[in-house]
Amino acid sequence: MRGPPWWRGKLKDAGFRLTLPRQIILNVLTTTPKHLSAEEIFLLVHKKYPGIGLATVYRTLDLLTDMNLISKFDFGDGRSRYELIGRSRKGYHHHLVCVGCGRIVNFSDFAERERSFIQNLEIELSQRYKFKIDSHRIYFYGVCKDCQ
Amino acid sequence: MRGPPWWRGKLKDAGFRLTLPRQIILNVLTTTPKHLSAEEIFLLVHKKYPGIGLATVYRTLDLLTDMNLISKFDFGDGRSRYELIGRSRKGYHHHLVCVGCGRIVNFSDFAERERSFIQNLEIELSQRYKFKIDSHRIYFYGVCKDCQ
DNA sequence: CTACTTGCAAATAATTTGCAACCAG
DNA sequence: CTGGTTGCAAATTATTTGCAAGTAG
Repeated sequence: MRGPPWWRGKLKDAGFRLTLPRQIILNVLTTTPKHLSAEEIFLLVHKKYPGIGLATVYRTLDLLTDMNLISKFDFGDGRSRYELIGRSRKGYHHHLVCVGCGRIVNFSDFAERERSFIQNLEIELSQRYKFKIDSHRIYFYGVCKDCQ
Repeated sequence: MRGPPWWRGKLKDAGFRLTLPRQIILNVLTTTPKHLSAEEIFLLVHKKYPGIGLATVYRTLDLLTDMNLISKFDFGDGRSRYELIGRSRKGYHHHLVCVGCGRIVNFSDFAERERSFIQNLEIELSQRYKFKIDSHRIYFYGVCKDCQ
């Protein structure tokens, strides 16, 4: 954690100010591996800096989503969840969702095999439906060990 | 549309009553191809039978989702959308979402190629993460022709 | 200085729930 | 009959917005 944080330039380059709330929120997102909801993030942020409001958390998450620094997910429990986007191919992954307890596991094990399968598909779909495709998400649903 | 509707037995077998609201709602779902939100369904239902309330629509959609007769989707616009599950393999498909206008296209063109890819994956994921996997969803995101 | 940001409170929007009346079996 | 269902209104939940005050550049 030495030197300026990686997201510093991203914000400035995009013309946004480097404010304390944004820094705290990005810090939480960077140091937490889970799929956090806005409120969970707010709670964590609130511990370090009680002055930051929930609305600011929402606004910042929106901003970061627009900037493509984080991804917004919906796993069907009525609240959105946010996750940092890795800066390399490493950040690429999909999700395995337990329909019992809602637990979510990231996986990226098969990225290699996926590539060719998805690439062909994207080309085909692009042509057939005249869509310019730029991303995809795959979700698997099942029951985790504890819930079986 | 002759004879008893296909879902009649499904409800009775599961021990639920065959009420007018449920019939109207199922009828709307059966005769509409789109990904309808609860409110859109309510509006359509309301035209035929103004007495049916929005809460009943929500309760019925929940019931049908639990019974696995319909699927509940979230395309990120803050409202859930519902779609009938086909009774044969034909109902099997994924979605192409336009990030511009929110338009959603179903596709199932590649079901054959998908099968082997997904099957291997499921086996592997099941073992590695000790999940009993029973379904998956694939979403592609892009820009449709009109929005380009 | 001066926009961009924020905090707070109030406003929205979607969905859920309590409960008395209703009706399918 | 009678318990599953419904309609309505009120309650909840997540998220958004208005606006005066704060602050990064």
